[in-house]
Amino acid sequence: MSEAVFYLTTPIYYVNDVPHLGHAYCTVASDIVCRYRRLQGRDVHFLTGTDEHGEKILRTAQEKGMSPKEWTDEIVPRWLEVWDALDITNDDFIRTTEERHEKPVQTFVQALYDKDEIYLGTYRGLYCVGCEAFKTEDDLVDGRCPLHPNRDIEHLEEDNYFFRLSKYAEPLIERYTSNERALMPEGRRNEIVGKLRQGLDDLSISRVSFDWGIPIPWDEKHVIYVWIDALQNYTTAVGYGQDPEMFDRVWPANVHMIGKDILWFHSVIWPAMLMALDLPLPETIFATGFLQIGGEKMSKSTLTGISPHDLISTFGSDGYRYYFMRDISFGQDGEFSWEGMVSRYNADLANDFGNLVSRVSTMVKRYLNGTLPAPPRGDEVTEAERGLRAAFENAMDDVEASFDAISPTQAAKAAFTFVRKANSYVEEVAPWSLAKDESNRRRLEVVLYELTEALRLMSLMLSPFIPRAAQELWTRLGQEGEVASHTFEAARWGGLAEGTKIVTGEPLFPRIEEE
RNA sequence: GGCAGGGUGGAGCAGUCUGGUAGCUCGCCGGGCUCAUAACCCGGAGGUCGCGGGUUCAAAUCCCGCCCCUGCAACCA
Repeated sequence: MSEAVFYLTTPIYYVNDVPHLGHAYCTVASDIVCRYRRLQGRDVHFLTGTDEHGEKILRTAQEKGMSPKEWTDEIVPRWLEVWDALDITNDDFIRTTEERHEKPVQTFVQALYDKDEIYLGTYRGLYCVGCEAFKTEDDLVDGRCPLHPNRDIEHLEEDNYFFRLSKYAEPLIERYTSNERALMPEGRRNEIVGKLRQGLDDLSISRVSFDWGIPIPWDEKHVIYVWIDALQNYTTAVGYGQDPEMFDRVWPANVHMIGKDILWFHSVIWPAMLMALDLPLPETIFATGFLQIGGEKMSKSTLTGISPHDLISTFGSDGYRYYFMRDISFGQDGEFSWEGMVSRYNADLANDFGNLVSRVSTMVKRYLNGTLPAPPRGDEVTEAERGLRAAFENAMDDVEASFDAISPTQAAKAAFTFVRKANSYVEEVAPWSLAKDESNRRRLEVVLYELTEALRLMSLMLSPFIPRAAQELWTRLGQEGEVASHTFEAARWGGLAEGTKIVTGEPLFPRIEEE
């Protein structure tokens, strides 16, 4: 029996516009978690995609003089491009306009209808004739539509289908009060439980006022409104209604990674719909915080005004990934700044890690002609080596515990304690001193073997965060193939073979000098 | 107004749930090393833990009140 599937999803992003830092943040975190699970040998299924229906997209397309499908076809590649630039390793990418999504969504809605979970009711709301759309109280300014202030808002009624959401308040409270992993972080769980205790209304799930969406199968003048359509991607992408074998194998999701803005829909509406059809619930819903822009250099920008590309060009994919995971406490709101990014990049990636790689590989080249000696025998290992190895074991344990707690920030921090320890080990054993006296030859071989082995293990351990540098290092250490294709089975001390050729190279992370 | 998060040495943060010598990174000062990307290592200075009360032998940590900042306000992570 193979390891159970680890199924993680990002939100499907609403492609009204191009991706910004917030979208990338959530996706990068997801990718890092998935890469880590793969190293553990898990059979990972990593899904992301795009949400392409709904009124806003219809309007955006109209403004551009296109059909909605033409518009989304044009914009989706912009998203793929960013994920590619960030080395995102999603296994699938779903668009809600695909047939594999639309048909199963209808199956799902039909199933709810057949179970009497959906009924025809009347939606009463405020309607703006100019927008041809319903508005909420909060959309209005002084009781008028901000886009059409000279038109009166009308009170209108419309036949809508409703999902019997109200009856799931109790089961949801029960779930979130009894299972602390069901919704994370803790603060978010408390928030939702609090809201649930105020009770739930049934939910309108169809519209007749526009037609860019999936038709209700038994009443085609209605299109399915966002919730049932978009949320369903998590199941339709893994075979719901089409491939029962795959669906049984992959569903439920282990993690739905989302932003805190869409927490309500994921933690209330989505599980309620699954409960209605007796489907298994996702193991964990994790809501990330929001990013804010700080610092001098970019303080005039808005979050949505910065493209990930603007940062990747300076910091690289690795620098980007590492910075956001390391500097912003995962699950909380955080502040992004250019200055902070330069500082973190230089301190951790260039000075501590990149420089360690340079100094070790240079010494191996200079003192050992680039060829690894035999690993140390038990009696050749001193207190210094034991300290280095213990630091590795501790770091690995911390990293594992951190990922179990879905805390990549903590994991990155833990991994770097090993990097720092390796630097202090270099000082402690001072290979350049050993090299001055031929009688220390074997001791020199031992310490450089240990250091090189430490680099190999760092390559594995850091590869979820900095996959490119990890791969480059892996190759320089004379290792075959891709570091990412290995598992932590390879993370046992002493894995480097005698005679392995080590090569030097350009700095993995050149320092970024502030202009 | 409501809801949420936050106010900890110069900067950015952890610690607060499970009270008990205040921890990390950057910066600064001093020293070391010379293998390395002016990098690395060691040591040091620097804090009334927003304010005021309370509980306690003991509070950054629990309780009450207040001030300030940020975000949200059901479809932008």
